[in-house]
Amino acid sequence: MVQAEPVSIETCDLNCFDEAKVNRLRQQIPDTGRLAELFRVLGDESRTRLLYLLAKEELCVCDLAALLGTSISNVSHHLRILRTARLVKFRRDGRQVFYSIDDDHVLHLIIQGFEHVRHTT
Amino acid sequence: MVQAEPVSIETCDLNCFDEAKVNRLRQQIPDTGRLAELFRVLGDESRTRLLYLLAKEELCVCDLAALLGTSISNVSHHLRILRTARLVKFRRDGRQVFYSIDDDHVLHLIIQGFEHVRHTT
DNA sequence: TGGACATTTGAGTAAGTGTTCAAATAAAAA
DNA sequence: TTTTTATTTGAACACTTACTCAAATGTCCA
Repeated sequence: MVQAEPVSIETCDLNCFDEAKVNRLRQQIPDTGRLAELFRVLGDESRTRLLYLLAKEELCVCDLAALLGTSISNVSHHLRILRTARLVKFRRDGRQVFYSIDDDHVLHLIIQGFEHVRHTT
Repeated sequence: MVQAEPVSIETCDLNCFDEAKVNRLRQQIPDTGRLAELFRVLGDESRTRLLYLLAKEELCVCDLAALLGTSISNVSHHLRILRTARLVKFRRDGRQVFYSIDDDHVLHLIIQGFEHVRHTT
C-alpha cells in the first residue's frame, strides 16, 4: 500500500534505484539554474568570439560586426544577451557604443574551457 | 574604387569600422567551435545536475533518473550527449550501467562557473 | 529457452534559438 | 530644422533542442 508520496518520484517506482543513496544525494543538489544559464549564454560561437575579442580590448559594435563577418544587427542582438548576463559592459562615445568585458571571472572560464578542448583530442 | 575584397566583409562597408584594428585582430581569433560546443553541452540544467552528481560518485541511470525526478529515457538521452562530449564515462555491471565523470577538467569548469554566479548577485 | 529487468534508441512534437529584414532611437553634422 | 551615421529593437523565419512515448537491445534468472 505504498502510494502517492508527497515528493514526486512516480517515474521510477518500478526500477532499481537505491533509495537511501538517492535520498542522501538529493539534498546535496545545489540550484544549478543560473549556472546552466551562464553556460547557455557561452554556448554560442558568435558570443564566444565576441567575448574573446572584448577580452583583448574595448571595441565598438561596428568593428565587432566586421570582425565576425556578420551584420550589425546580429552582433547587437548577441551583445544584448551578453549584457543581460552581465558578461559585458558598454559606454557611449558620441554615436558609437564601445563594449568591453565586465568581469574577469568569465575570462578565466573561457581560458579554462579552451584548455579543456585542447586536452581532449 | 575599393571593392570586392577577397575576405568577405561586405556587410559593413558603409560603416565606421577601424580597418587597421580589424585586420590586426581578425588574425588573432582562434577556432572557438569546440569551445562553444562544450559550453552548449553544459548549458542545460539537467546536464549540469547530472555532472554535479557524477562528480560526487558513480551512479547508475536509474538512480540519476530518480535524483532528477524525470524519466529514465530522458536521462539516457542526456547521458548520451555528455558521453559524446567526452564528459562522462560508463561501465556496465550486469544489467546496470554506471556513469562517472570522465575528466576533472570539467569539474573545475563547473566549480568556477558556480563561483561566478555566486559573485554576481 | 522464455520472461523480467535496465538501458538505449528512434520518431514525433512543442518550445526555444540564431539570423535576417525593416523600422525605430540616438547623436552628430549640414 | 533636416539629413546622415551608429546602434537598437521587433517581427518573421528556419533551424535546433528537450522531452515523451513506443519499440528495440542487452543481461540476468528461472
